Amino acid sequence: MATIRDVARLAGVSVATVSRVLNQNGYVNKETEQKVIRAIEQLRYEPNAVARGLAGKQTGTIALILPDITNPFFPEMARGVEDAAQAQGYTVILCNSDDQGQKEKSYIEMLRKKYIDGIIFASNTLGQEDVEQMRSNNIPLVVLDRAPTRQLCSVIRSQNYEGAKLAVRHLLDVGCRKIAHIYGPQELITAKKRLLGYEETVMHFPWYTPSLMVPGHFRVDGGFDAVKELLKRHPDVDGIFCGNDLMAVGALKALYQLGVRVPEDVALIGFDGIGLTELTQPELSTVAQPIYEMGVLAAKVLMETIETGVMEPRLYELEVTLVARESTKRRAEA
Amino acid sequence: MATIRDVARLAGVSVATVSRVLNQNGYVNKETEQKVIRAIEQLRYEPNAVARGLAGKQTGTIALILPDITNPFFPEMARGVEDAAQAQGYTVILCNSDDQGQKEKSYIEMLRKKYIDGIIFASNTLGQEDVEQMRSNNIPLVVLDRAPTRQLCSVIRSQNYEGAKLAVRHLLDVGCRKIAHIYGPQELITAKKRLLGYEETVMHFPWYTPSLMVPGHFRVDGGFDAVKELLKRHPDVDGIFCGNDLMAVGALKALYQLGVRVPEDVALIGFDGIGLTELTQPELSTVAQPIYEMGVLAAKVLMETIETGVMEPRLYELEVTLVARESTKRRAEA
DNA sequence: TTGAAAGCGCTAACAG
DNA sequence: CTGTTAGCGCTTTCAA
Repeated sequence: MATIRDVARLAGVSVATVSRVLNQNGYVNKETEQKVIRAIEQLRYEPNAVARGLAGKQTGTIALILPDITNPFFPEMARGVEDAAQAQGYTVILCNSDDQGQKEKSYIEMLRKKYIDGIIFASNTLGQEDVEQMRSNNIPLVVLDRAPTRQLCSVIRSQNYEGAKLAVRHLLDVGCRKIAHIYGPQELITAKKRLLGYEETVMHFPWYTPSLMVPGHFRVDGGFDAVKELLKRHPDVDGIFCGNDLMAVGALKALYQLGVRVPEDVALIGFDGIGLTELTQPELSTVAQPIYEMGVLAAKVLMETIETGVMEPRLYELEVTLVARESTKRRAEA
Repeated sequence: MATIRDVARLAGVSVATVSRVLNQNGYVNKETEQKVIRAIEQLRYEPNAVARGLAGKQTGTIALILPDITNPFFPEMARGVEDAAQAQGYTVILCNSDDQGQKEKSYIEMLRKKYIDGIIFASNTLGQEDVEQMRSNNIPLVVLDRAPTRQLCSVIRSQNYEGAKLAVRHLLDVGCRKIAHIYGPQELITAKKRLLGYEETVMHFPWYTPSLMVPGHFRVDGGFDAVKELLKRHPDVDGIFCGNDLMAVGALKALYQLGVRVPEDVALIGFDGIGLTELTQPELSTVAQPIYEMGVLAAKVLMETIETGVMEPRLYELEVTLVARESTKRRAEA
């Protein structure tokens, strides 16, 4: 491993000069630059990132903290983050928090010690105080899918409220006359907005009643149980809007078990647009978020913050799109 | 941010002493140790990992190179790696190689510059020369699911051959009398072994013919297409063993489209044991590898190599288990 | 334009 | 047992 010293020696200049051509800053004579470049190539010199980090520069590493990479929603996002990071020479550290505040804190602690350049937070339990702490530690932060925490950091999310309306209207369009909603944890802004979108769209219908809303915890088994409960309460439901795709998958299973046909008896639609929705039978309609792009954007925003040093909190709200598939394919007959 | 110097000053000792208590090495008087510890706590001192790395110690960072985190097989493994790493204070860098040799090389290059402590390789295109290069660079390596490359590094995989036999025998047990196989890329040792297991189990049956083996590229669409082709060739097939679960999912879709009932008309079994197999309708039988554990083991072996410094190449072959679900649930009637 | 030199924070001989 | 000191490899004033 050649060092900057070796290069300097071979090129017959000082390390400072080599550093200058490396970082493209400060004045350096064209000719000397050439000499240096040749030396670099000759020695196959590669600057040592750790030393750079110590000398006050950045480490070129960002962290992605998410609840659980095993949840089918996250791999795509992680991939977006990684691709964008990689494209700019950054490296991504993966952290699974299981949505446990304590794990998150210990990760943050660890990351700070490692001089991580910034963090993308896609986990849910980040507290106000954590944000402030990171802020005071001056470590850039971008969060996904959370409420803008008093404008302390940039937030990226998509149109959850509008998407929910889109989903419910779609169900109405295909002829549903009694639509239920399986919702996620109300601590999550996403789940809340989707519930709100549902409520506001259906509350004026005569058939509407609060017991059409059942919790499903954003999980497959939650969706499964929710449907069982729901059809007990309302055997005449003919449309279900699930707050996320995972629950929709569970709902589908439950409906199958109950002998309810989808979409003939009950039309079903989810939210998120994860790949899984194309694998079920029937394929699931959904409101797709640009998950990959959200990851890419998060990484880009973070890297910009890191490089410019200006942390201007902004809110990015991405568009969602209705993806109509078999699970809602039926004629409006009303 | 307090530094080791601050601690030394406050405790009235030298930095060397502080370093000693920090790293629990060298002799240190109990009382001095206490003073130091108190100073550390008082200043909330946290050693700077980057400086440590530069000073020759390890960086406490390992990399996981895999083809694509978006492939449902990998999140679980990644989770295993991360959990094990985290438990020992290591941090994991995620790299998606898309199985492109060039991307892998550029990652390795980058990781080396960052003084990564070791690499777990779950990608497929790692060449012999790469392994040797890493070896000469003295960077520990553990590979997953590959042939033991001339014993240059530790290898972790599971019983692919035995698992394949298990799958095929299971199909025979439930009464199948003409069993096909959809296989993965033959460059992959896993795919090859599974194909071999199939062949050796069925080759003596009168119905056996090579055209019962169709490629499916380890992908959902590959499995889908393979089934279409297969049933054209052999309409009387009544059992299909897919080389992985992803292809089984695709196969299931194709069978459904063709109006072939599973398991009544055709029994279907996959390989891997990814979560997806529980979400389809009917649920898929599979030969489950301990995916999470493979990740954990890989991380542990790697960390041990890093810490002891001895790189003794070993081969770990984990057991697989037959998971019989609906997709093969039928009486043997022969 | 270039070089000398002072760190960045920590570890590890080596000497006491 | 403890302190001094020389790096690890790079960046960045400050002079020249």
